[in-house]
Amino acid sequence: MRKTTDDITDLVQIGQVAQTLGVNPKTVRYYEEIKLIPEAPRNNAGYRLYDQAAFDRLSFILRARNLDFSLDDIGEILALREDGEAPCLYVTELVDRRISDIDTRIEGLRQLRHELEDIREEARSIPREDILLNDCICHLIENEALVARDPLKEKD
Amino acid sequence: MRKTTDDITDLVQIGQVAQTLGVNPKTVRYYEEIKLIPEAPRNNAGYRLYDQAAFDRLSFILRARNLDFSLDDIGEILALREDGEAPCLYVTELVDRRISDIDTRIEGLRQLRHELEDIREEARSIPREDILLNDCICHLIENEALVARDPLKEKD
DNA sequence: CTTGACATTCCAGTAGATGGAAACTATACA
DNA sequence: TGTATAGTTTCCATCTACTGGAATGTCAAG
Repeated sequence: MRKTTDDITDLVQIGQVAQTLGVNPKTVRYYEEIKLIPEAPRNNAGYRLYDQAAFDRLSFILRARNLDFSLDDIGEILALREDGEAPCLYVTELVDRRISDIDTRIEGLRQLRHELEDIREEARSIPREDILLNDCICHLIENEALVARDPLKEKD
Repeated sequence: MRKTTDDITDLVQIGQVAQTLGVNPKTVRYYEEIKLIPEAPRNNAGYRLYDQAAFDRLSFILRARNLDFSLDDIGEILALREDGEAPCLYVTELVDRRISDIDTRIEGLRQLRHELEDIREEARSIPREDILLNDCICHLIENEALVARDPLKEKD
């Protein structure tokens, strides 16, 4: 007994596809709903059935998601491919943009981490008797550099 | 003519508060809607009016948001303060958790960046004649390590 | 015949806002 | 007095990428 591996008529249900790809079946239905994947054909019971092509497309989508591409971007890529164009050029542009986004994000997180470290330091130096003073909400956050100007404190 | 700066009866409208703090007025209304700030009193026209205390609270919230605290967390902090407790201890715990989250996130981004760099490299080495081959959606993403097992390709 | 594991649809909710529409108010200017 | 402009109000919708839950249907095994 052997499954005819190359037989494209092999069909599997949503649960198996989802489990194999490590996602929630709801995610797969959701992708269909937003037309990222075509409507899956159904069996007599109304269950969705997936063939190799459907599986591959889904698999591609998830791999792209792992690379943090948005569903919109992925849709673009798939659409290009369907028009017979190789989306690779478009993808490299996306990749370049994503890399630059990531650099920005990392820098932002570094900065944020630094500020939080400062707060952590500060926490060790606040006099116990100050901690319950009622003139602020929380020394730790309050003491951070105040950027906003206060419209109620403007003179003249 | 001088504004009596210390007079806490000075009141400003939402637009001025928002502009001064550098946020959208909608954000301020939103915070009221989710009860992060108390309902602002209104003038005859039904316009919201903000006093010093309201401004300070809002300002605190935004500073905490800048530190990437969730609105839920910020609500907790404010609630503690209202109960007369100094939230500093709670805040340090939050801070510790956030720092650890950030480290995780940065590491994830670094990893992601690395993968995207690989794709970028790959893009330079794909033979022009391969680019339009129809057996894949996009070489660049396709060539990435495939993690999922394919249920349609299982033998035996 | 029932139990359990699947599947279906539909509705709602998540976080943190933001956009837009329709209506009202306030102020300045001619 | 009229009107133009700007600010405000409420309400509803939208964004991202799903996920949870309810009510119902299907299927195979024991």
